[in-house]
Amino acid sequence: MTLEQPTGKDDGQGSGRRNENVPSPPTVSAATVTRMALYLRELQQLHRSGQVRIQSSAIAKRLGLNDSQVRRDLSCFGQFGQRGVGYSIPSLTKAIQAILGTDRSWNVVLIGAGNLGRALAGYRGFNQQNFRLAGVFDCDPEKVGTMLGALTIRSLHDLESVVEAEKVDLAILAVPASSAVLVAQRLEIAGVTGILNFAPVTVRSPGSGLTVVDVDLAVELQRLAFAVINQKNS
Amino acid sequence: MTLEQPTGKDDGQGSGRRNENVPSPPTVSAATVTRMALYLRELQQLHRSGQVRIQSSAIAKRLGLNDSQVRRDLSCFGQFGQRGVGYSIPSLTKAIQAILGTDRSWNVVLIGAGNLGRALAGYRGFNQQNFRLAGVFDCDPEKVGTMLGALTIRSLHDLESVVEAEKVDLAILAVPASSAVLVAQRLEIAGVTGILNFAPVTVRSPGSGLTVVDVDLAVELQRLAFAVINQKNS
DNA sequence: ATCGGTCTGTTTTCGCGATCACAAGGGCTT
DNA sequence: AAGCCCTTGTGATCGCGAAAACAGACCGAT
Repeated sequence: MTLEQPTGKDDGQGSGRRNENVPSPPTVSAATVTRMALYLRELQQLHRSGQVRIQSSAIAKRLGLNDSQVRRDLSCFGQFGQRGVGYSIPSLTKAIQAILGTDRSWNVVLIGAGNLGRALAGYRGFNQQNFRLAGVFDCDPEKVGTMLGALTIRSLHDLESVVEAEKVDLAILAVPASSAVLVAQRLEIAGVTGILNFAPVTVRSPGSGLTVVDVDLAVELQRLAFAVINQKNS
Repeated sequence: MTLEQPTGKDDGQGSGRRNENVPSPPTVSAATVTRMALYLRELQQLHRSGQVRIQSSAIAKRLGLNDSQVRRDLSCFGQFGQRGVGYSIPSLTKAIQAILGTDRSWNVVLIGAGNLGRALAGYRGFNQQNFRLAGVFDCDPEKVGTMLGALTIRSLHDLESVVEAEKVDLAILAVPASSAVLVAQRLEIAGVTGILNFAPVTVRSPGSGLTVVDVDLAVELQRLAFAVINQKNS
């Protein structure tokens, strides 16, 4: 695989200087990326509890994984640990943030100020991970102009101008299924490069460069129901 | 996609039909189950548009999948199509509902009436898929007693009694991370068999029979950010 | 300084999921 | 009724992700 960091033993300075640019991704599976985000979550929690060092086996145990898999996932992006010791929680945290791209701030717009949209606007986890809400939109004239948190709900007409003015990268799509596809197309044209889609429809178009991550809450509950049924008789 | 846990490997015996009409799954991957739920979603949408028949290739195209994979997934559970013709939308819909267990009603409690909890309580998709909200709980005394939709928010003290009285199967966990693990333990003891967990912590305990599906919104955004970054330079 | 213990990073192996390819079955046309 | 086309269901194959095994590095104790 790639990742030929000739690493003539990087003029050793223990502190996290070693990766200013995230190394080239050799080819990373989606499952690995998801787990990276989970590692980050656990590391941040460990940091809050005052811990400063951790081993792959401990991370694995917390998440119900194999310790070898943790090391393998991390090794996709570089070398972050010390043999015989483990990982420094602060520096590994920074490293994973750089890998996921959350070491810098992302500008996000929220489309749809219904039940789900309002909840998402108030979700602290987004801000904590460097996602900044730059605008909220709805097509309902009665909602437009009212406040949602610190932001004023704007008309969908303003979508394109705000995306450009605020240099918006990502969008959270929390509109009904009937309008999701159309809004997604507008978002792509407006220059948004990624959509977190909560609408229960397929929004990803074939030849587009748009990146979409889908979250369908009904699907998740159905997965749960199936798992419950098929675990009882084991 | 979510992380697939090391599924308890339910020993595919293959022949024994232990569970009524739904054929015994030889061994079904988590990915297949997720796709089954997506097939159901598409079929229901097609049904509303008046269509009555569909081919595996058309389903695949809608979801951006390979048609062979659609047929393979379905074949895990039986034979539902007609060669040369395709699948009857109504009957395949019913079949998948039976497979996922949503042909009957599930009783669900919601724990946590914060931003996210209130949004989930109002989410129509749950009711449409036969999930019935049997109770809403919160530990905040100021919220207890107030209404949320058609339900009164109850104290967490009543959790166990309601779970028993209402024959609750599943729980949706939308509480802060700090209390999620404790609540999950209470839910399991109370007799809940599955949890849809929105708290950004691991609530799955090692030796328990509890089934957990995790949805971490911050993780999803991080996955999106990574995908956006690594698609630009391709 | 050396030795033993520990934990990482990587190679190797294994198993499964996704794709391919084809046989089997049904409908339509003539 | 026969032949053709179409689509499913499934055996075969390929590729990749996960687990296991191992080699390399660091620490602490003696």
